[in-house]
Amino acid sequence: MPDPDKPQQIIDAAVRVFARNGYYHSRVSDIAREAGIASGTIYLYFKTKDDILVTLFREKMADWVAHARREISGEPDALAKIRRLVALHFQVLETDPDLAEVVQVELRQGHKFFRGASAHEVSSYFALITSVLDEGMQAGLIRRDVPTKIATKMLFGAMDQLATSWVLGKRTYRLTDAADAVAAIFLKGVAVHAV
Amino acid sequence: MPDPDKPQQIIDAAVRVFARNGYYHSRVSDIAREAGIASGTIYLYFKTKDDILVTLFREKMADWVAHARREISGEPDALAKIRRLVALHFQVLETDPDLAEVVQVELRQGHKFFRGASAHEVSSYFALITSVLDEGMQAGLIRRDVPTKIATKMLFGAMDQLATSWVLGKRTYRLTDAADAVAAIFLKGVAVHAV
Amino acid sequence: MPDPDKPQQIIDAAVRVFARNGYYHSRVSDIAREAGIASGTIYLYFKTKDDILVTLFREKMADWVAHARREISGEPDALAKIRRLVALHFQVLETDPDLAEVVQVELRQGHKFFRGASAHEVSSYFALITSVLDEGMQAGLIRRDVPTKIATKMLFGAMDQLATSWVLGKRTYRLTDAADAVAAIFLKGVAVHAV
Amino acid sequence: MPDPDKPQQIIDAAVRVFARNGYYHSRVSDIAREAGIASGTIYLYFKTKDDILVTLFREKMADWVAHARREISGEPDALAKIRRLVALHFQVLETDPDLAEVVQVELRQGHKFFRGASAHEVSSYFALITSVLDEGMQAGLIRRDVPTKIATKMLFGAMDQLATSWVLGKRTYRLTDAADAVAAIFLKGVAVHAV
DNA sequence: TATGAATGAGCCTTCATTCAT
DNA sequence: GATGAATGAAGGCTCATTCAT
Repeated sequence: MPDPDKPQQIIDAAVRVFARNGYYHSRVSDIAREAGIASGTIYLYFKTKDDILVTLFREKMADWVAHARREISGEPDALAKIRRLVALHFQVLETDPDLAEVVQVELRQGHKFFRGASAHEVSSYFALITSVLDEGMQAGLIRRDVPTKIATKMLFGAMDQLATSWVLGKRTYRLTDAADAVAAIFLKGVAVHAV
Repeated sequence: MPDPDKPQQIIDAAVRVFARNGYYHSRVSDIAREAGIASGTIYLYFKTKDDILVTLFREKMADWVAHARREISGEPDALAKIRRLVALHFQVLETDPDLAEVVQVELRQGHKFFRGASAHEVSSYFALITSVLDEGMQAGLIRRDVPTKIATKMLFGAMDQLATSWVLGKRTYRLTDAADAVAAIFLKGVAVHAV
Repeated sequence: MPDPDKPQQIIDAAVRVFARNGYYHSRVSDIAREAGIASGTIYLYFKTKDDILVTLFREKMADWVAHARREISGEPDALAKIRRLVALHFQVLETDPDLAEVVQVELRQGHKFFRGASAHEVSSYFALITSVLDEGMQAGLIRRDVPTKIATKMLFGAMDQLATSWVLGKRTYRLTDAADAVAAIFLKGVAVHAV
Repeated sequence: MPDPDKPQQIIDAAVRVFARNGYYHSRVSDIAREAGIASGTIYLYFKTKDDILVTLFREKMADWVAHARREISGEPDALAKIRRLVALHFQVLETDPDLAEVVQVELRQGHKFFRGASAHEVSSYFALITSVLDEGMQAGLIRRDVPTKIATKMLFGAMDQLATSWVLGKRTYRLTDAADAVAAIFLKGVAVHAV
């Protein structure tokens, strides 16, 4: 009977190892040692080394989108939802430094991230943002001339770049301190009234 | 006497090869063949395979920043400069598909891109954008409460994400068509008056 | 208490699996699955994977020699016994295609077949043939100048090659059809009178 | 410019190593060391480890068939040719103990020997034997009722088994001493007149 | 300067075997 | 006895880099 906790243990170990050495410079045996198991055991739960990375990303991304969706649903309107989303996006990365390193730096080999197996999870985050913007437009809070698909990518790109700069800059400041400014500028860019 | 054209030929060949196979799946001998030289010759001009990537990026980035700086200098004010910058950013990528693929996808192995040897070139692009925003603020066109460093990263991230999505989406539309919308939303976000 | 049928079930499963995939490309777990048991169970009855092959061969070979000895004992003289032996040798292989594949193809990794643990069983087949030839020589049916040890190997080699060619040739004809010709040529080669 | 002697050096080294350890227990690095080169160099001349074995066999077999064809062509008639062929078959193996070990023992993993890539070379040896028998039949030396294809396999099988027994028996006697007896028995089996 | 044959370190993956349950 | 999850040794192959020519 396969151990239901093993995959999670392996993924958690992989996050730490990838954060430390980078994906390409991490050996499968490193992950195994970090997880406290034999390297062969990894292949009982993952098909290849790549599969670990892909699964890791999918899981984290799916968790994040579900979490974000849940959290913003309580907000009164689209503008508040965007503000909350930005704050959460930064918070989650700030809370888990290893994950931040992996997500912002190691995972950016295009074919494994936005492209390929993980495309679906990224899309669902984009869809979440777009749906909030559309909702805001319906409610008369977002300007009708805003192309929401483009605005979605702008917001994601803006948050993503702030996060990446923060990770690469050795986290010498608090990322969440930038949340209000980011949300404010973006919302002023797309909202009907001054915000 | 070193051939002054060889490094450029090698870089040009590398762009084509990396765009085709990705960095990690490109062999040094592939680049040599594409450049019409022997693989050993590459090591007369580049220290390692990584050095090709780093040099490639530095050169392209330096060229781009110089080009951008020159082009926007003719614009009447900061807002016009931003509009022009966005248009140029998209144009240059749309004009050279191989370069776009390499810059947006292959170069994103953090330690080689924003981090490490290329950090300086990225910084100078950021500095250019920030200087325009500061100029706009001095001229009373940009709101005084805008943190220009953060706004700079937001604009870069927004453009970058649009570009990445376009590359990964197989370039099924014209990237430059998004330029006006991106500039408009960003400027509305940071400018004093409606734009 | 060991199950007395298990070893036989495992060997039967192994014959099918080896015939399908070859010895080196068959996993112990494949044999276990074919036998409907867990792979660990195999090690209750066999020391190693090699042991399965060796035991398989010993058992089949011992069965075959006993069967052959019994069958030819009813024949009136040495020449008739040889004829019957050749017919039986081909029949038994034609009757069990999986066994034929394993014996003629998979088992030919010298050190596991004629050499090593199985040498005794092969020897006893050789001894059976030699004893028939010697008997024929005593009875004045086989020429006195025939070196029976050499003739034994010749006959075995001849039958074995016919069988191997038949297996490798996808069994596109009936192996037993060759029995008369093989026996006739061999006997003409060693007998006193024309046969 | 590839070294034209390297493949031969590698094959010669492989024969020695395979004879010593067997194919499956020989590492590519063993062959490299025996050949006095780096293991990577082997892959400049051979695609895989298997490719070494297949090429080895093809080359040796093609050489042997050409050699045999040339040697027997000087003999006066088919019967003399068969006698010479048997003598040569045993001589060549007796002369090169390492090759004998490899050919008679290591190469007998059906799919690599008679089957697969080497089938053509084996066939051409069979064809040579058959052509001699047919020639003898035309000349009235071989009985017309002899099925030459079957007789060919019998002769090959007989020689092959003698050779294998000799190799496995640690070569405690002279293989060539058996040549006359083998030829005599076979020829008596297929020839028209007593031989 | 240019070549490209040679090098050899490096690592993912398989699978026979073990052993706690 | 039976299980099957866990183990970990083993090795074929790649390819960046070197260097004799």
